[in-house]
Amino acid sequence: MTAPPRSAAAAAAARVVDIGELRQSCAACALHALCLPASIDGHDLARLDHLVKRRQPLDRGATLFREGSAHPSLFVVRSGSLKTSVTLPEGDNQILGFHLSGEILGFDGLAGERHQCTAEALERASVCEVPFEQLSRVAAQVPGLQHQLFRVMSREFVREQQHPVMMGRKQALSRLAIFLRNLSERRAATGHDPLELQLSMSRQDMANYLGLVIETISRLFSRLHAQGLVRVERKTVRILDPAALHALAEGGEDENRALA
Amino acid sequence: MTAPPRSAAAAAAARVVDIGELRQSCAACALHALCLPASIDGHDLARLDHLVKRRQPLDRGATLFREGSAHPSLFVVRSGSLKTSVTLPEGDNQILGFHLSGEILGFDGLAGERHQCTAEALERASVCEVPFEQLSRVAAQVPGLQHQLFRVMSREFVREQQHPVMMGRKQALSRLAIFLRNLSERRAATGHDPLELQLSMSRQDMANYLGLVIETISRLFSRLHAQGLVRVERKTVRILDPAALHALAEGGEDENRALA
DNA sequence: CGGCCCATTGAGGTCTCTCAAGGCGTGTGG
DNA sequence: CCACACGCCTTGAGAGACCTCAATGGGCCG
Repeated sequence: MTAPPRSAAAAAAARVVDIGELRQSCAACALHALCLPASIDGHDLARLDHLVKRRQPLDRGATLFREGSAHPSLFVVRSGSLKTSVTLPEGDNQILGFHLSGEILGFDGLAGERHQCTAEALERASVCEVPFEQLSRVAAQVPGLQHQLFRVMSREFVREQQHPVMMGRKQALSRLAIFLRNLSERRAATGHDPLELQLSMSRQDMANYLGLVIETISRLFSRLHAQGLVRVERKTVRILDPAALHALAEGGEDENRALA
Repeated sequence: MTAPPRSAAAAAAARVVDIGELRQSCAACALHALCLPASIDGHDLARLDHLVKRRQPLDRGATLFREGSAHPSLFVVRSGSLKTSVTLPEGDNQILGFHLSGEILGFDGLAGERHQCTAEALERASVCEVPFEQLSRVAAQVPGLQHQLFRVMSREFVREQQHPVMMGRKQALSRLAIFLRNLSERRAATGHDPLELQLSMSRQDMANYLGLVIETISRLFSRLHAQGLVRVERKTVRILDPAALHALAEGGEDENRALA
């Protein structure tokens, strides 16, 4: 599919397509299995479907919600990717995670009336929104949904725990290897080629997430490229030697000098 | 209170005291406000109280649950403190957090049938246990409890996010300052003197948690002591200059050389 | 085509890690 | 009650890894 010319007719057609997408119900959604409990029946599904809002696609750099945003919601990423971050008192910010297609974000807002971090699109992205207040009410009446919510929250909880595990590694090369391996696994989980990574975030974002500086990221990529472990082409990274990358990811405590 | 002599009678007396503690109901528990929704009524409270198990106190080094433990539960720390950690493929482990009196742990097990990390007592500690499977069933029938569970989970979610924020700081001194400030705030939240910290974990645990080595921790404490910011006495740390500590915690990105 | 931003690469400095030795507190056994 | 051993913590010297500063290269968009 090639990019259409910028005409009013084409724009209108694109909008129609978007609306078509937006009208897609939960029952027909490709992410069905990720969102919904397997045991939910047609009647309950309709109730859930009713409170899901499909938002207009977000452009690159657009914010989905900010620290302090009221009426928090859960969001399911239907396409594209986002990053979440918190702003530190000094002004700079720490990136907490990247959220790919099929993943859920927004759990930070459930503790109170407001979101605790900021979510921004890394590329054009579309999401489903489920206002938490309404979701909570429905979950109270649909035990299967409540249970699924606990499961999904806990899964995110465990996923978040991998961040400090990575940051705790003393060697920068191990952190990057873990990061790439993690993305590879998430590609596989959504049915894509796990060896072909699309890094939608900037080098700066990666550096921030890994607790390094941008130059170090760049040098490490060059090193991995020179050793034939990956093929780096701007935002596209092809993993050529998964086993070696895996070894780098593990050997981060003290014996990685032998591997380098 | 001095340590009693090791006699059979004293041991029996201690056990009686323990049982007395164990029989305390949720309604009378000092942690009431942390566990329970404010709106819960007497009848529902009784149902919840019924499924809470009070465990025998854990000795220092005892494990509350391990990675892979079946039938996951939530635990409320009633006294003492614990640490949670995951074991890495190479054999060493990463500490994910410390859990003080009044705090809740065990959310890692809700995603599946088993816990995903290991919890170990840092000192003699007592906890309340709530098997998640039963809690989930009751929560489905008590909307106030369900809502409170979401809130507590989300609060832990946000609390966990502070770990990578701290690890992301390039300077070791900032990480330690943030760690101490965090402990201070948690002391204040539970009604204790926020300037008097009892570090129940070893220097090795602190180093692991902060992504540093033990010698660095020791040197940083000496530096803070020499500058008059804290008074370090083995496991006891008294904060003498909270403002300066706060400044160190913030100025970690690049301008902290000016402060040191 | 030109400007701009992002990414890459190089040289030098410094913070933290590594390796090593010594001090202190605790618990155990005589 | 004291002596000893053990573990934990502290302190020092040296090396290595990453950060800082600086300049160049390459896409992307106007």
